[in-house]
Amino acid sequence: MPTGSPLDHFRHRLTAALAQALGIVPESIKLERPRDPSHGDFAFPCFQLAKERKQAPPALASEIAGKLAGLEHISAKTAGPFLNFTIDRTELARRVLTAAFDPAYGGGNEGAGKTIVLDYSSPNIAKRFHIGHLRSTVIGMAIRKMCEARGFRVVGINHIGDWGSQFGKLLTALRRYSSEAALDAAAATGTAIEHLHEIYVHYHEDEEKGGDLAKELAAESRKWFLDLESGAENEARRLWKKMTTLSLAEFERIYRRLNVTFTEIRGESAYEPDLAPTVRRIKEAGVTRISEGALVIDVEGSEKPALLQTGDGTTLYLTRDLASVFYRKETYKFWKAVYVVGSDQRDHFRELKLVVKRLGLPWWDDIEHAYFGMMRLPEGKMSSRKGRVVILEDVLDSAVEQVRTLVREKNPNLQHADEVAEQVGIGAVVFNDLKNDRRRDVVFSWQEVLNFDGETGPYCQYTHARLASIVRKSGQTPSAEADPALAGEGAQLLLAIGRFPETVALAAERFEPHLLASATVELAQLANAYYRDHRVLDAGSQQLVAARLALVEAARRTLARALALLGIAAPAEM
RNA sequence: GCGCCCGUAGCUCAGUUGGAUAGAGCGGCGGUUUCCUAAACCGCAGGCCGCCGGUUCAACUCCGGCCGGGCGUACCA
Repeated sequence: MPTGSPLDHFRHRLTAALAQALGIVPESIKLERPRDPSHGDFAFPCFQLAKERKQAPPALASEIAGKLAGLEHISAKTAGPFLNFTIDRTELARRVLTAAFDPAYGGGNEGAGKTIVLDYSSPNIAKRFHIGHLRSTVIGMAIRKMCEARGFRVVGINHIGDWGSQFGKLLTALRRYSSEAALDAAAATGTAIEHLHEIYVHYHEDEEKGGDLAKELAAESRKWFLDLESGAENEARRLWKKMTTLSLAEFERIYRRLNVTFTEIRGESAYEPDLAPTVRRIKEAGVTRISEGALVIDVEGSEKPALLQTGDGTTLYLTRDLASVFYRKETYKFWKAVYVVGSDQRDHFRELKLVVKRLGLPWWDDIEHAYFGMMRLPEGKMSSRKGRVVILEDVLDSAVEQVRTLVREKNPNLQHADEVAEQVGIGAVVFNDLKNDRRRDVVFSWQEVLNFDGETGPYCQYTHARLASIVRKSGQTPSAEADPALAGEGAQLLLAIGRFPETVALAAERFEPHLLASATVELAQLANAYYRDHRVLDAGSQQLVAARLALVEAARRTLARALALLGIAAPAEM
């Protein structure tokens, strides 16, 4: 697969030469990157072939070395059972610099003509946006940008949780512990969601007491939700609309700060008209049965059936997700439908796929759950119902405030200091959520999100600012046409820049932003090492200044582009 | 109980899908600012890769068992 990497050229040369020397097809040649860069740029271990050919691996390695032909600009060397290859530094610099100066560097076209419907963020109405919601939001946004860079059409959908039986509870809570007037008053001071959240917590406290009270609450809530699902323009609907509007305003404020956008904000309630037809469609397929009063469907690999409708006739999460996946397939003809949703819902998405499969739809396996690990607190699982959450805006505010203090002390004359503090503070929080394998559970730690040293967003941003500063102070416009023979001195940095497109391709293919995030840290580390060892502005000859400047600019552009794909700003100064 | 996921340095994590002496960051200790921003850089200390067995020329990586943790386990989402 062409990745658009300037290293592809060398790789192709190598696999072709090796295939010819060995008399096998190029596709079966697997090149590796040596652990130790001093061994070379590419490696070919000979163990497996040696075994097949009943030869000693080192003997085969030197035999191949003798037969290699057409390795223009690549030198080969054996190291025991390994064949190591090193790219000619001048040719490496020439190709990498030219590629990296292209504004679309890192892009590709393997996604051309393919549509990905990506479901991310999807918070619940009437609950505060907490640190756990951040994961889906920023992981989803990074996946979207990476996939778009690789040529996919991505439809980003915010599947707002604005439907379901919890609205019955919320309406009950509003009537019992508060009033519409009190909600309006809270809205006037911008605290409507806090207010709703509080009464929601109150409800669950009472519910936990059990007894008659809990029964009353449950009955009342059921009635409210039935009213809502009746479709009539009644009291329930009017209040529901009000809560929805108020919540969306808070979400908008956060998305603006995070620079997160959607193609479509379409809540679960939008599928309300599709629910009855969806249930009918599944019933008509003859795969449902009634169990304990509920409409269920059996799915393979599980003795428990999936529930489509409750004994009351109200719908469930699964029903609404089925309606929405049908809508998405019909509307967007997706190549893949990807859900950036927590790992606690793995069984749910397995059920969703298997129900679609049972309906005989061939695209069932195009549904993919790009799950992420749970965000927990040191004291245990977060819970909106128990009010035990870390509010995202508090985290963002703390991070920005802390950066503001740092800027004042480190760079007091900085222009637009507030804007930079916002970019770096947000960058720290976002990067912190992207840097590890998304499937891992994380325990929230203030100390970690507020750390700006080492493998962090601010470290990458700082490196970018340093590179930008060198270019700015040179007073020159860097050019990729600089003498590649001189730029070759930064081989490790050139290689890291050269790997960028294939990293984006892999991260997009696996929906794994952390692959890009860790490559970005590595790039920043190598850039730091480069300008530590190679003075740019006082390099001596004009040719050497131009060559080093070209490399600095190539690194700067790649770093900026990587951060952009991760949804992080790259200020020129900080 | 059953199912899925995880266990790598004091802490948080990488480890290119089986290859060369297991790598970073934080924290600790020691250094580097008349030198393009010290949010940086350099050095040191710190590892039976949870445990036991198996497959393989080769296992942190694959398989089985055990121990420890997380999540899920039909009328919430």
